[in-house]
Amino acid sequence: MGRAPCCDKASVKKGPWSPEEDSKLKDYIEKYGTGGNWIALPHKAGLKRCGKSCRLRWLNYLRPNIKHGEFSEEEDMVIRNLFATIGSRWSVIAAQLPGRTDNDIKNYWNTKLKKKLMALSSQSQRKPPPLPIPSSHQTIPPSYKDCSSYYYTPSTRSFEGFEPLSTVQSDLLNHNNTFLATDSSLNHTTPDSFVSYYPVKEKLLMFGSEPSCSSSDGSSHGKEIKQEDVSNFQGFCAPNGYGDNHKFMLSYGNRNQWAEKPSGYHGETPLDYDLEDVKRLIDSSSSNNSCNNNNNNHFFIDESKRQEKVMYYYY
DNA sequence: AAATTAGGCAACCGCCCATGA
DNA sequence: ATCATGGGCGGTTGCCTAATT
Repeated sequence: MGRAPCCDKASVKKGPWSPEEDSKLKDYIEKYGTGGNWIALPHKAGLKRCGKSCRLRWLNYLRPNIKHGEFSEEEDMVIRNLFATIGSRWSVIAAQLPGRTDNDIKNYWNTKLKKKLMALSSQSQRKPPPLPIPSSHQTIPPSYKDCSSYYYTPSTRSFEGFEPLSTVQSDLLNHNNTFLATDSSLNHTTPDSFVSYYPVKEKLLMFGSEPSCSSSDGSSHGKEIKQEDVSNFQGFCAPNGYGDNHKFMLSYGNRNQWAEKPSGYHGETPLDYDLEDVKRLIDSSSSNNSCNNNNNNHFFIDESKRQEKVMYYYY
């Protein structure tokens, strides 16, 4: 037996919201709040709608400071970078773009951004770009796969043209054993809009970018770090000259967050930390963050989903 | 001008997870 | 520890409008 439906589907109205319904919902929430119970809200507000429908309407359309319309270049960049990092975690991405909803971003990705990137991808297939190597990069680890021609397909939740890591053939690697990702938006000049990224150890998560701000619900996800977490701890950052070199992504266990890059660190190789180092980095990251409406600025990435969706950053 | 096609977006569906009883 | 419930999320659908034939 399946679970009971959240509302009586026969008696609730579906389809587009009328202005009257909008104003009823808006007025009610502005007066009384949601009361932490969306299921009961429509009845109290005099609406013949499913609670989930009310929630969606409020979050995506009625709540204050919602931004509609064209996405800026900056927003575009944030979406692309985060998508490459965490996949289709629209709510997490939306949390980095004030005023934007996950639905908005999802639609934007599916209708425009994806096509834009696919166009770039097909360009790159016609003419393989030269491979820029940052001068400061000492040793490029072997076995990085050239992923420049792959693109993500949400319907199949996979990257077109991608194959399991275990079957990556050496002849698929590019001639410098570097790793490529399409990104025309970062502030650097590399031929054909390409930038090199260098995986660290087994997992790559790094982009020059602003630190994460908060989750959309304003919740805090902080958790004490244990010594066993530290054994899995890794740090990543962009090669010199790419993106924002000041930030550094920490990854420990299934958690990731931005932190200040340790002073004096300019390479792309893994850093070894002990427990105190990790705590110090995370503390400084939290206290330096400009988004103060939250207890901390952590966002966490489900490891299984990350592996599934960000495979092309692995080697 | 009418019909058809494509694109964009709001809304729905159903699954998963967190929480509280 | 288990179960029921609601919230949250990503994927998908379907309607509306604009563009094209």
